[in-house]
Amino acid sequence: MTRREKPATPKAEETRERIVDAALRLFQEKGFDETTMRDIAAEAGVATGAAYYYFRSKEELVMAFYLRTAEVARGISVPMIERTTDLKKRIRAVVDVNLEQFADHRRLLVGLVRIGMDPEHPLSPFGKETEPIREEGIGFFRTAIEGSSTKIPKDLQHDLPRLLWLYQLGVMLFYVYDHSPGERRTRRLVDGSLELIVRLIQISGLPLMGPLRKRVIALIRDIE
Amino acid sequence: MTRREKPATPKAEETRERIVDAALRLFQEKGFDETTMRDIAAEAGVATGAAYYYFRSKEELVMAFYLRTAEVARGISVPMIERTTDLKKRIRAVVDVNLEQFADHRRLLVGLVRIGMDPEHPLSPFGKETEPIREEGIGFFRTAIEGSSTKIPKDLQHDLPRLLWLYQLGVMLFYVYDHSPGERRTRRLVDGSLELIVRLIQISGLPLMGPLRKRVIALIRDIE
DNA sequence: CCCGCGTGCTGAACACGTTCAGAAATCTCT
DNA sequence: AGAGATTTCTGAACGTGTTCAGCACGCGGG
Repeated sequence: MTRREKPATPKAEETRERIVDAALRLFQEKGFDETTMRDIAAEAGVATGAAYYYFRSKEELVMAFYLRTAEVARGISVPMIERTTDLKKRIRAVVDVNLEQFADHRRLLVGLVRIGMDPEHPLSPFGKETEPIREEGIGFFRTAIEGSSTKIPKDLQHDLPRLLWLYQLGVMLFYVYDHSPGERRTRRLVDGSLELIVRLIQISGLPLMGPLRKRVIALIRDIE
Repeated sequence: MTRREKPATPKAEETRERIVDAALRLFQEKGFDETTMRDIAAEAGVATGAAYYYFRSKEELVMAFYLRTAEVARGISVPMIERTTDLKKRIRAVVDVNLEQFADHRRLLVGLVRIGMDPEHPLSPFGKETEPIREEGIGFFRTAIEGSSTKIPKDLQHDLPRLLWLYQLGVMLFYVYDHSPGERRTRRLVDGSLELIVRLIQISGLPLMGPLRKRVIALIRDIE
């Protein structure tokens, strides 16, 4: 993600931190587009070009923020999931942890979406470079469904975590668009859609649903 | 969409056309990001700033292209739909017409996606300014389901067109990401997902499905 | 003590999208 | 036809993200 991981003298690491901190502070305060690299450099007390020694672009600074939240999520997601065996609540725990990370930083999410939707961007959520973080996210959903009391068809177990991760990506996107007070609409979306998803998972195990389920799985595998 | 719709002398209209044509030619040739406004102006034989008399931004030039395709779609969509009463084929006709419009212009779709995913962009597909074109697109799906031989539950009839339009937006997004030869994966996605969608619509009318269907509809209405 | 050398950083310069004061062209009215 | 008004267009200038030649500083070896 960053330009160099090898040496990183304490001094350099400290400068790097100062730049990230300055960036996050300004993004949150003024918004992503309204904050210039010159602002960030000034706030961090370095020259304009300094940030480019550590980050390849302005957007990569947002990615640095995202990596921080992922670290926090790593600590609290699993405990949150394991509070219950109810499938819906377990999935919800994962989604909630993610949404909460973003709650205080809505103004910089534009930058994240911008990365996310550019098919050519090296930091696209589907790209090679983001694989570790993506797999970790998918892993949380795997944990959520594996420890739940709901019986899940064998053939679904493999793809379901990935599907849920994709679903979560959609929720995040909706969240960014959501300008309702307190993001009420997003909460309603999560409430309603999770209920439906869990219902569908339960139904999918019913005898008559075999062919339909197989068709869904075939489609997913087919398009990768 | 354009700055002024009122006067439009023939001369001005001709300049406008020259700019759009130059832009499309260069976008297609070199890609959206690789084409500069200076390139476009030069190719059109005008000064750098001229394009901004007619268009608010570089992205709006892509929108001009999209409006052209919409015009073509207007002419051929309905005849294409009405070739059959089979629901799946009718929906497919709409999706296919749209995909075909894009086939020759993949390199400029980046610009379109950029508009599409920026929540604050005035030309966002969900925004006020794109309402007419959006409603037209939804209308095609309405035509497709209304004239089909498949019986559709009353309560679904109202929201289904909008849902299908959203589905189509997803397909387009997938298409832009799709780098497989001949965009085979997109074709497979459409094949598989349409089969599923139609299957679900058919099932949704079954006696036992009432509550589930109502829940889906309630969710959609709830989040607008 | 100084010499090289590499990491960390500087700040001017570049290319781009966009703006804008005003020049040119065209239209309108007498 | 001429004066004034309006539309159309010009091109320099601005602010932006990003690049890059090179400076500063610390450190190991002679």
